[in-house]
Amino acid sequence: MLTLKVITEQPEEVIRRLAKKHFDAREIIAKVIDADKVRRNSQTTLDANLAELNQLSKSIGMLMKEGKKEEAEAARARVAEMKEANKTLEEAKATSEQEVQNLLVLIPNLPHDSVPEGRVAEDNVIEKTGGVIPELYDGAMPHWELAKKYDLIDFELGVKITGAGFPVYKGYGCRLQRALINFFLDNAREAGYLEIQPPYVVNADSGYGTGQLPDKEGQMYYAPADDLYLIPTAEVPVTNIYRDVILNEAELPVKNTAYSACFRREAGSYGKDVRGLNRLHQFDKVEIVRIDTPEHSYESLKEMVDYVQSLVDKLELPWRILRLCGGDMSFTSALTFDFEVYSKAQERWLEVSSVSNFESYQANRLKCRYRDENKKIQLVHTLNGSALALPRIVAALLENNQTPDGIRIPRTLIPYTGFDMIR
RNA sequence: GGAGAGAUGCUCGAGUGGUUGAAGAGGCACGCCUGGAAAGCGUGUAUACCCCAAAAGGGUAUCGCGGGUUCGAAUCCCGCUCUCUCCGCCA
Repeated sequence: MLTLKVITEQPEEVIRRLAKKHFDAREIIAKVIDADKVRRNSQTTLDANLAELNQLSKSIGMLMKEGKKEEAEAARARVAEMKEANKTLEEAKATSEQEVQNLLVLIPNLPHDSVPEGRVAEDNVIEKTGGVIPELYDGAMPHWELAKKYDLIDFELGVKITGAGFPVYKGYGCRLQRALINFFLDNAREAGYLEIQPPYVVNADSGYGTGQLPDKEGQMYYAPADDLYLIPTAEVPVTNIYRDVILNEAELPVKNTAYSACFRREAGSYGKDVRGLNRLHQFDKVEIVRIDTPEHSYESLKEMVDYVQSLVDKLELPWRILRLCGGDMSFTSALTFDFEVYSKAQERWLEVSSVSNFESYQANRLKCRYRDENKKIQLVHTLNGSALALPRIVAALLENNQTPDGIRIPRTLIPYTGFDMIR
C-alpha cells in the first residue's frame, strides 16, 4: 500500500498519477486525510493524558511510602476519572487507525511516469521483439493434440483424479518439465540468484504481506482446518522471508529464485482461452525476486527483463516484450513488462512472464526496510518476475517445434532433457 | 496425539508489582592510545507513532500475541501462538 506520508503530503500528485490507472482517488484520499486527522488528534490528547497518568501513578507510590494517605487517595480518584476519558480516546484512536488502514489498502500503487496511457491489453506498448516465427507443415496441431499424440500430458486423467486444470504429465512430458525447471534454476543461479525452496502453503500474515489478502482471497486455495493458503506463486513465501525485516544497505540487492508449483483457483475464467495448457489450476514456475534500494531498483528491473529475454532466446522461441499500459497493470505494480511467446499452431501470443517493480508499495505492507549509509531507515523496493512459467512455454515449444517426424528440442535444453526429439 | 518446560534488546542473559527501554556480558560503530595491529580505556548502539515548520527537544506504546487485575505489570490472572524435552506414531 501507499504510505500515509505520500498521501497526506502530496494528495494532488497522488490523484494525478492514479488517473493513469483510471482510478479516481479524490474521494478516498479525502477520507484518508479526515480519518488521519481524527487519529492524530486522539493520539495527541491520549498521549498527554497517559503521560499525566504515569506521573500520578509514580507520585502515588511515593505518597504511600511517605504515609500521606489522603493525598494518595486524592490522586487515585483523579486517575479513575481520567481512565474513563481515555477509554473513549482509545476507541477513537483504534477506530480511526483501522479506518485509515482499510482505506489505504484500497488505493492502488502509483504508476511510473514511463507507463503508457491506455485502458485495455490492446493499449500495451510493444517494447521489443525477437526470435523467428516458424513455418509449420500442413497438418500441424495445437499442443493439446500433440500432447495426446505423443502421450505427454493427459488432461482427462487429471479431471478424473482432481478436476479440470490439473493435468497429468507422462513420460517425455515429465522429463521435459523437469528439464525446464532445472534449466531455469541453473540459469538463475549463474545470473547470481540464490535458490530457495519455500513452503507451498502459507499463513494469512504472508497472504497479507504480499497483498493476496484481503482482495484476492477467492483466488487462493484455502485449508480451513489449519487456516493456511496454497501459494499462487513462489513470490508469496519468498518475499515474506523479508517481512518485518530491516536489511543493511550492504545486503542489497537481494536476489532470490525459487521453483514451486503454483495453485490458482482462477475463479471466473472459462472459454477457449483455457484450453490445454493455456490456463491451469496447478502449474510449475521458477520465480525471481529482488529487493533493492529505491535508487537502484529500475536498473534491477532492466536486468531482470534482460535476463528473461536471454531465457526465451536460448529456448529459440519468438517473443515480444510489452510495456503494460495504466489500465492493464496490476493493482500493486509501478511498472510491468510482460513477456509473450508466439504459439504458432494457436496463432496467438501467450504470456509467459510478468516482470514488475512494486517500488515501496509491497514493502510498506510487508514492513521490509533497510538502513541506508546515513543509518536512516527507509522502505526497500521489491521486484519480481517469472523466469519462467512452464505451461505456456511447453505449449509454444511443442507447437513451434513440431515436425512430421516428431518434436524437436532446442539445442540448449538437450543436456537437460537427455533427448533431442520427442517421437 | 499424551506429559512437562519455556518465550526478555543484534546475541547471550538478569530481573516475581513502583524512575526497568529494561542490570551484566558479548558483538558492532566511533574516538583515544599505537609506526601499524592486538590489548586497554572512553562513548554510543531498538522500533513505531504523536507534538514541534525543521533541527534540538519532549511525549506515548512495545519484554511471543491478545485480554484482565491494579493508582502502577517484563513481573500476578485468563486465552492463543510458537519453541524445546520425554513418550507415541511416522516419510
